[in-house]
Amino acid sequence: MPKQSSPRKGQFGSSARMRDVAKRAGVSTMTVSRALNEPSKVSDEMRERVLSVVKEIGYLPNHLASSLSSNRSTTIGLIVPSIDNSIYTQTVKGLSSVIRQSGFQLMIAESGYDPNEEEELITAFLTHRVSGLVLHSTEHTPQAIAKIRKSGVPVVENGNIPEKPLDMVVSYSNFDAAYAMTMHLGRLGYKHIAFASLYSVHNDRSQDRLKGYQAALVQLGLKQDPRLVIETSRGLAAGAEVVARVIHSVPEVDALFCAGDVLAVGALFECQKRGWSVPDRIAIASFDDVDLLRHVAPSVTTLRLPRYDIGERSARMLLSRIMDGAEHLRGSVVDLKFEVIQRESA
Amino acid sequence: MPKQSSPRKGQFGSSARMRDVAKRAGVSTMTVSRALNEPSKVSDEMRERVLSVVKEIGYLPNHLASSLSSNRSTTIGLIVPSIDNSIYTQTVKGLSSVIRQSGFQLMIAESGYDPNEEEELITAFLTHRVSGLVLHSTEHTPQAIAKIRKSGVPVVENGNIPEKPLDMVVSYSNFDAAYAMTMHLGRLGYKHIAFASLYSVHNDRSQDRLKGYQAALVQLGLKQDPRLVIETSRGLAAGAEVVARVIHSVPEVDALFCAGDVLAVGALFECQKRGWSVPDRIAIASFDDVDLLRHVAPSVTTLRLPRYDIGERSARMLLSRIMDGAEHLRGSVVDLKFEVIQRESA
DNA sequence: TTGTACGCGTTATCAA
DNA sequence: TTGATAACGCGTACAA
Repeated sequence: MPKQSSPRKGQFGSSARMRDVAKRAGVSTMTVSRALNEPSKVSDEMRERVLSVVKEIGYLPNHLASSLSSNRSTTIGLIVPSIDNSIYTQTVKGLSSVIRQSGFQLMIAESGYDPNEEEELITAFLTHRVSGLVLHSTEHTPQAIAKIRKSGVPVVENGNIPEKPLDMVVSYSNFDAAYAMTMHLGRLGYKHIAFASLYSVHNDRSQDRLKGYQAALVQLGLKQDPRLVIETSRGLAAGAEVVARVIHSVPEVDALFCAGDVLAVGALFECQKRGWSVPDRIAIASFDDVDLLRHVAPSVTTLRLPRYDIGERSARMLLSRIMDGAEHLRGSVVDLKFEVIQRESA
Repeated sequence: MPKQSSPRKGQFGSSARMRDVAKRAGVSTMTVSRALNEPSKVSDEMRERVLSVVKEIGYLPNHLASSLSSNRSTTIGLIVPSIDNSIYTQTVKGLSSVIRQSGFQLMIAESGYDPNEEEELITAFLTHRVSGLVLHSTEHTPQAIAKIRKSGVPVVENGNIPEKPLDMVVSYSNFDAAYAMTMHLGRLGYKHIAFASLYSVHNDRSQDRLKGYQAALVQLGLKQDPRLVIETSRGLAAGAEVVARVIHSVPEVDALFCAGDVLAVGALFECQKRGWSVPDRIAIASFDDVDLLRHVAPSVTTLRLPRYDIGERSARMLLSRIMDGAEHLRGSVVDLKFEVIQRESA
């Protein structure tokens, strides 16, 4: 007497299996598998018969099983510092678009700017056997690095150009961008250029922006005044506060470079509230080209960063590695260009 | 002679398996499995021995295998109309936060406001055997609905309160919100209230906002003028254009309710450019309480919607269904409150 | 408390 | 071009 397989618990409804399709079509599961995944390797008649049964019973392949068996997955893990940050969304959109077109799925999580949380997320993604990782941060715990290395999954870092890349990098250089904007201000004749950016703890992007600013000051022959450097949090209110603080400590300040989020807009609003002319009393420059900057009056000088392209390119490189085994891409660093957009505020 | 198992291809490095841990610890794989998943069911000594080996060889469990075997997955699928829309990010953050704490992972994709694309994404998520779905849209193809029903996975819709919920709903009511704001404007004495919103094709949120606006006009005894209703795209420029259009066709307009994105800010900027006083010449109201609205001058009257709460609550309900089998939640509709925030613009 | 046997749904391999 | 068989790595069920 054949063993009766007792039904097993579980949260899924008992969906149709490949075996059910095979039985109904009078073929083996391998033929079903081929009809679905390598249609050309199956005769027209077979393919038709199989596909009609698939449709008829509403069969949905089980990706978990297929990934386990083939040792290939179609998921990619993405870790951003914070999901509610409009800065990243363009990059996510670029990634998402390319990845979807190739039939992959994106698993997204946020690290909250915490390398330890990032490590946990990387671990979680690896247990899910993602076939690639995209990391916005370029600062990682040694354990995270070790786990990634051991796993062998390809990685793209794309928030900055790190000194020691983990693997592939697609980004612009925060150092170069901040340097370029500071030089722009210097060339316009501003002598007391303040620099505001987001807290730089575990944020190498902020750190590099500060270094770029400082390098430009040296190049411009301007003296470095620590009172002109301010770290703050995100948001319009923070931008307003920056103005108040810097004016108070250094009244002769004549330019303010807000290297993060919408600080520049907050700063501009505060200046307007105080009745200060921008850029006559004080010039203002920003970092990312968010739509808003173009529409305020005066419009704000800023940097155009290739956010969407970074996402697209990251995805393409990752997929090349995953699907075509493009090993020559291992370790490549793509430094995408940015642009200074001069407007009315500086 | 025992069969030599030939190595199989695949993209993953040959990571350690549970069997390797078991061998090295001198126990069975079941003990390893229990030590990791149900530590209390294993003696202290065993647990210690197993965990030390796990650490030693850097073993990472294979979630694909465990999900397949247990018929339970730890992924949840989320479909938003567009990733680069700041409106959703708060909801995503709420979802993400709860989901992560429970050890689940979020798969995110964007439908581009297209029900057919949504259907494809739902199908893809089901093949990945997600254990729950979160859908922002409440408009779905019949096939999508059928597939979801058949799969048996719990679903939360959270962009609107639909007439015929698929399963659970956590949202505010777009109808009620638009109604409330229009009533607010009416009570302030405005007689010619224009209504601008985003294109309503495949966007039931926009459609319901319009209906809410119209219902309020009826209640207020104001006549409906089709020239006062404008559909447009997202962005500040669109908001500016709305002002130009409505003023041209209905010069006596005295209030403008911008029910979407940052239209209200674009409209405000345009009014300022034209030297029109807000709210004296024309009042302006917005829909979502984005930070910006509080910081412009005049500050903009708007609705505070429970975006983050929606995400949190959705996640909690979904997880209750998945982990605790809380079947009593099936079909529940949670209508979260919103608030009219009166500021200077209306 | 621990272990044995088997199955989860699919694909790789090799034979027909 | 198709099929039979044995994995893939783990958890369930049950026995010890």
